Amino acid sequence: MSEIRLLLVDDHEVVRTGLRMLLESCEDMLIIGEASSGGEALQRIKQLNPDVVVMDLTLPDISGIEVTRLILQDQPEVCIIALTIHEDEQYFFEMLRAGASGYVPKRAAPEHLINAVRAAHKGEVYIHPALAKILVKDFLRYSPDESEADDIQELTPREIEVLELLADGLNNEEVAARLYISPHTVARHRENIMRKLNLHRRIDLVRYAIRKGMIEA
Amino acid sequence: MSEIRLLLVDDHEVVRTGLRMLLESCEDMLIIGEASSGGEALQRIKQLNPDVVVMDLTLPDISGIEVTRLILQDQPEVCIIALTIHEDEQYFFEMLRAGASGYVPKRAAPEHLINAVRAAHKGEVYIHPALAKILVKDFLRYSPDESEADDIQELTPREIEVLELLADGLNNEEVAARLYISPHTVARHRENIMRKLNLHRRIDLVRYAIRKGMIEA
DNA sequence: CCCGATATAGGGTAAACACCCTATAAATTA
DNA sequence: TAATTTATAGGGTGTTTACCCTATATCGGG
Repeated sequence: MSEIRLLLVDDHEVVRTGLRMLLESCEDMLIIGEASSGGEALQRIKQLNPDVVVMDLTLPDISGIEVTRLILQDQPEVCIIALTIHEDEQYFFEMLRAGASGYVPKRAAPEHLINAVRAAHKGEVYIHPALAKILVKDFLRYSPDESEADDIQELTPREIEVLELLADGLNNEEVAARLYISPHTVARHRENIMRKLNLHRRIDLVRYAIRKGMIEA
Repeated sequence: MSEIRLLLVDDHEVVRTGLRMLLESCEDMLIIGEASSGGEALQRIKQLNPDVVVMDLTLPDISGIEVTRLILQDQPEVCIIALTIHEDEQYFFEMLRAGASGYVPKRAAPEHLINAVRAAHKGEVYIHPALAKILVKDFLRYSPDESEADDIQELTPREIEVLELLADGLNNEEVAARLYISPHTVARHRENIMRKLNLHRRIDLVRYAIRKGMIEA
């Protein structure tokens, strides 16, 4: 198996040299280039098409996050790992949205970065435990407690069907047309649904459906 | 600094023995007990109050997920790490919801488990890269693309305030009462908001606000 | 076999809503 | 200073909603 072809991006030479020494000590890795700015990184990645990029987020010209976004638009197969001093939610989430394959704080033990590179190359994602904690917290915030999922079972199949359409933004008449029934009947179903779920406004139906994952926001 | 006090839960003795050998080779760890079933685990954890529990999910009586839920209700300070053959989304997410501090597949290299134990003890969360990938994917699914966030800037502060209240389920009159203005004025603001955002129904406001994270579903 | 519960369907009405109009004072911007 | 934007306030009209009423078909239990 051939080596993992790496590119290092950091505006401090001493950091790049340190990284080079660390990663070149791994037999399965080969550093094929370095960049000291965002612009240079864009250029080098296009030229060299590395397997994995180790990317500092704080760069003099373009931020590492922006570089990540731009690169992945053109070369989605490149894996980009953030290596940064930032451990706050904002940078972390933005980098994930940009498409990062890993996130490692600079203070972390060197093995973390090595793990991250290997994971990224396998198509996995390495998130340092300090950040994973934040991600899980976010997951739990948006993940509904299943214990709430009792009341929905009281709905009949027809009612669920009506609920989905209503929550999707259709009005009574539109739902009626879709189901080949009278608008009055739709209204009737809606009433039963709202009574069963103890809701009183149409918009409550929307929020309920989103919470239950029936529709997307 | 004292050792990390560990409890091992797995229904196969050979696995427990292997784990014991692995983890006892770490100077910072001390195995204070074992359990071979969910019921036994509940008992032992109450008795011994370990720092970290390494928990198999497939147990003969109560599932490791259920044990985790029960334990964390009474002893939220205990860190529980899932060590399992399951790498699918369902088990993983359910274990996170139960409150796990880490998730490691059994096929992973031993260092992963050691890292997970140390991370959990530091109050962090270790997610194996294969699972972290799933978690990030889920994050991206529910995380709005910021590129859509242009139109909201066209709203005046007052309009944003009105939007939040409307989206929260209040009707015109209730918003008016809250802001000490006339219901007509609220209606007027709403009209301007809907025109600016190119929305036409009240429920569209709700979904817009949820997408933007202004309110929760 | 009938009874009651449930799913489905249709109708009426008062209130709320969406969309149209104008207007004035204050703050911002040019 | 003049022009624009913002927040406030009002009126009018047709549509949609939320809640009230009943009716029929089906299905399980007494």
